[in-house]
Amino acid sequence: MCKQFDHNKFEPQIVEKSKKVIAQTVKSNVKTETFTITLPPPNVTGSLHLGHAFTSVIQDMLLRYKRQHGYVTLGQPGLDHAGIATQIIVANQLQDQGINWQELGRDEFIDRVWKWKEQSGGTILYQLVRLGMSIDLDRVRFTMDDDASNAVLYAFTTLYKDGLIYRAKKIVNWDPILKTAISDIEVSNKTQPGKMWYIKYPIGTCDFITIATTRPETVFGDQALAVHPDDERYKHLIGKKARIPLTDKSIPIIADDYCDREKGSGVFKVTPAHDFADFEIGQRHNLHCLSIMDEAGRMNDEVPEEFRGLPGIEARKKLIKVLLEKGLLERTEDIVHSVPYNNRSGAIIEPMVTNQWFLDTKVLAEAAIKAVETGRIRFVPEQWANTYFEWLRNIQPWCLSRQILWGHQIPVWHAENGKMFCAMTEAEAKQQAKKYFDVDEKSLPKLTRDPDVLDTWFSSALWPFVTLGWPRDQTEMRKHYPTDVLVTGFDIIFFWVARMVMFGLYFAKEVPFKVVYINPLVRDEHGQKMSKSKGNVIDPLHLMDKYGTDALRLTLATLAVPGRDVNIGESHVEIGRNFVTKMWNASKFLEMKGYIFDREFKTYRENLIQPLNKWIVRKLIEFKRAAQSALDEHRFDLYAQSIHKFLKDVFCDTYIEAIKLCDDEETRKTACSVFLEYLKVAHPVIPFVTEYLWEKLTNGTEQMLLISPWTNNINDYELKPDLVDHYISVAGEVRSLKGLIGCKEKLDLLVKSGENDAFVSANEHWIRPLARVNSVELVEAFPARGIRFFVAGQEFFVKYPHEVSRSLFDKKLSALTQDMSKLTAKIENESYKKAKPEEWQNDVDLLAVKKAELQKMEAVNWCNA
RNA sequence: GGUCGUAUAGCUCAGAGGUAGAGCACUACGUUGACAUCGUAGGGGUCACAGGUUCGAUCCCUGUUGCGACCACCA
Repeated sequence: MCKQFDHNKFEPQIVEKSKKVIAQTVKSNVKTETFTITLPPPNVTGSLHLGHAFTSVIQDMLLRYKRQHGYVTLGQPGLDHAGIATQIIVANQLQDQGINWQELGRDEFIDRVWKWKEQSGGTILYQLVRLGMSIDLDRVRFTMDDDASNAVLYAFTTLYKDGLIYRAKKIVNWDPILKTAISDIEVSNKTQPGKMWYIKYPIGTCDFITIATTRPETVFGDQALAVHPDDERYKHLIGKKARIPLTDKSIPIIADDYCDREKGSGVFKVTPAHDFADFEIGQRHNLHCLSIMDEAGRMNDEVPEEFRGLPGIEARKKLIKVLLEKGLLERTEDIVHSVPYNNRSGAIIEPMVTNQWFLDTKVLAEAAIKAVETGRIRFVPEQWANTYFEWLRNIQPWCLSRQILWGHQIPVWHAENGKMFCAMTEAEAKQQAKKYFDVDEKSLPKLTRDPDVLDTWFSSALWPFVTLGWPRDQTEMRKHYPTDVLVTGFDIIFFWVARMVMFGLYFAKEVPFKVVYINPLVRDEHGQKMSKSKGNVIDPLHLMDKYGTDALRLTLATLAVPGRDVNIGESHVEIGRNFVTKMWNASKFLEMKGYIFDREFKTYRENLIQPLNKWIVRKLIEFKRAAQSALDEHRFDLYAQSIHKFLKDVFCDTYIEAIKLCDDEETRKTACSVFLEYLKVAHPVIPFVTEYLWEKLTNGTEQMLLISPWTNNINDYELKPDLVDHYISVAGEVRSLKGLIGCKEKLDLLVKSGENDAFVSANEHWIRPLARVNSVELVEAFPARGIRFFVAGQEFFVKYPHEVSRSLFDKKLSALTQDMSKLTAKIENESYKKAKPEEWQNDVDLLAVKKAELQKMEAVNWCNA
């Protein structure tokens, strides 16, 4: 047997072997109950990063756990077409090839995207499988495949018919680089240094009013100046006119409560076409909405000639220069303010007034809020429900349309007279038009399909039920919907989670999932966000190559502490790898001892004679309970911890050390079957090494570990600590003493004869190796030379011919007296005695034991020679 | 401005109303038949600060401070 688990060799073999079994358990398993997770579909452009790996492993632990227990288990895989992200990538590729994508035309461009998708789109799926994701790749769905596309059309037309989708000319967040609208949650604000310019607007012939702005180039779009109605400084100007610098266009000075007297100069320029707040003020005061920029953010023909065609930032520079020359710039102030960006393109967002499609989300949001309030959906950790509520309670209409090419084209056809027909197909739209215009096919006016496509998240919001056949086929819906758990990051609670709930309730009439597990954000070792620019990105594939997939998975699980970001570095994965090796070595020991796998041997149930073997089975049961409840409560960190602890502290450090001299059949069988049962419990987190060892130790006679249920716990098993625990502590104390006196040779342990004599004689064969002593003898009295020690009041003795330093004795003594004084103080507290009489009595007993120990220690000063 | 999270060993982090835990790092010893990707033993903490509840608070409550995230505002 080789030195360690050769992950690079065995992982692919196990993946291959698991395939069929996984596909089978999607369709049928032992039970009729289902367990379903809709995996968040990664971008088709994506490749695996640690964040994916993290969510994926959490989901896979649940899938494997439930699959082992017999559930019909479905982890529904998929890919997202990721409209904007994908379009950017393909456009850049074309550009690199010297092709101007904008000249290709819609159909040709989309064709290119599909080609690219076929070529490299599946990468991430194979990476997920490498990560051990127990999913059936034959079930992979794509948000742009035919069924999904039809579902999107169906959903859109339904919402349109129900009056929830409308088209309107409104101010939206506009990306001048991509030349598309984006939704408000796609905008991220960055705090950065900037300037505040104080500009003088002439009033009459010799007066001025000063406004403050961070975006002077928008002055040409101004429709009014606003002041607070009660502002004594400006009250007299209300109703008068001011003139825009350079153009001399007259605009009214109006009063509006929105004005904050403290900010800037207290005068507020109103530019309805280029600012959200101004847009609303404009509506209130019936102001004209004048756009002064084109779709690329350049100044249009509404501005003085010298500024036309300039990008906003250039226009700003030029304007400031001119204002300065004309003496209209009062002053400039350096400030720090936040600027809206689109992270995808890097563009600074320009608010623009355009025609867009909106979804009225108010009613949908109310239902979604209720679903969580009433507990039909539970957030883990709970506090994320706050984030969810806060957004939904202040929800704005969802801007659905994007002016890009890659995505689901809006199923609305426009007639030249402005009438719109929403239908799933062009033919249906024509039918509607014929009816509306009351004409036949030939004289039907020309219909043009709306060129916009839908926000990618529209199709994502339908994902949990689209992947189950909705709206075409209800068979799988009945079995798997609502799904059980959704695992995702907090950053997409708005983008995805809330919208799935809204659409799920609306279309499928039921919540899409029962639990939302919000997984922590993955950061680097020092708590820094991973980013390409910082160069601190860790590639999970590299970690898998180097340390093995199991090591990575175990590490991620260990770190999955709820409500806290996760810092991960290579050193963490090293620990995982070391643990896998430990497991490997434990199995090597069993092999060397001549383990016996015996199907009929039900160690967990009956017939064990040896206390030590009973003990390890008891420990196994305790461990399984802990592991199971950790998984049930989504405490993957505690689960991983229990996996680690049982193998290392209990199985290796105690049991294996103790049985080194045992050669009986009961022990060999027990050791083997406890280890095998342990493999089952550890399987969900470290599927590869456990599967490998399972097959090896069972000689391939059993079904895969992947579908081996954990053996039921026995409830009547005596789970209280017993004499075995006591003598394990005694052995530990002997080792500790030897360490403290720096003794290397083997000693003899003497036990004073008493009520446990029979137990000691019958069990010395394992106490001896565990304590690392030559012999364990029962004696009536201790000799003069040696070290006395106490465990739970019982007295022991180690023969030791040399002198022992006084300091060791003092150390033990002071630890004991310290314990005692603490205990005494506690016991003397009358209120404690009254409040918790049983606990109080326990402490009294404990103190008595310690007192006895102290007396004995003082009576025989064991350290003097 | 609002909301949420968080503060425990040198580092990364668990934890429970009643004697403070792990891993890494550190110190010493050790290649004895599972394991040097290791073992054995050890050192190391006023559990951020101030109040309150309690017989008892590191744990619960309130406040303060530090750190982080999100939302809003941003003339």
